[in-house]
Amino acid sequence: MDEADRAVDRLFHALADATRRDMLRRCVRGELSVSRLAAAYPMSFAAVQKHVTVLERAGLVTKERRGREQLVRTDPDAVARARQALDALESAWRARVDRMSGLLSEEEGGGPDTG
Amino acid sequence: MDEADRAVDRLFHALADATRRDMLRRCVRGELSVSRLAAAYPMSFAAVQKHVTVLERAGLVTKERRGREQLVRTDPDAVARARQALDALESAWRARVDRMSGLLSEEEGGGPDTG
DNA sequence: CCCATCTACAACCATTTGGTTGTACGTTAC
DNA sequence: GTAACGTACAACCAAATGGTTGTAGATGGG
Repeated sequence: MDEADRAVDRLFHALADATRRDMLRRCVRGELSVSRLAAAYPMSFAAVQKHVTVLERAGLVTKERRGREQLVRTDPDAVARARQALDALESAWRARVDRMSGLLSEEEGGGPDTG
Repeated sequence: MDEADRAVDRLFHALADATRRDMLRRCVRGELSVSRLAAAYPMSFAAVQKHVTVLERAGLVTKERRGREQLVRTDPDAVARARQALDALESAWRARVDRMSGLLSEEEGGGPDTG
């Protein structure tokens, strides 16, 4: 499997968890330290650390050290990348709709092997 | 957790697998029976069945019986739903960018509690 | 009817995931 | 220097994931 495929895997996997999506929303409103972030969830600090790691490996956030804290901030380009992955799928949808529109302009009772 | 959250979970989880994304692309080009679909992958029929089930529970495809075959077809609204989920996240990004633009118009050395 | 095909589903297995606790290490404050 | 804070990381565990095989139920053709 291609590395690009794996990147899309990581991206969608990171988004497929309500806790992580919530973390993204919180970090968008201003960068937060990991422990500050952890205080918002009913789970251990280590669990939050793991979620942040998943977001980081997906390229959705970056960590920046400031003193003893580690600030988590969202990457504005990340959602654009997710959108591109969706676009790649949606373009196939559109092509199909286009083809169906084309068929409507042609004569009926046509090709039996359209598949 | 909300049911809407769980729906988004299922949606992104279904998209977080290269095999399933490939299945979507194949089905977009024309509805396929499960066994025809299965012939395209180096895994057992049962494994393909499970992938189709994941796509179905995410609302990305629907199955329709024709004779002894089960035709798999993509749901055109599904990608739109995924896009909406991304939009909900991206709107927060945009709001932040907006606010930063606003700050640039204001005087410098301003608020220390912007977070 | 009998057989081949397509599908459904259960049982099982290895790996990953999402959580826990515990320990160690760097940084800040006193 | 010491205590408290913030982080990193390992070990461990239950549950989910992704795969397998096997069995059984519908459906269509000769």
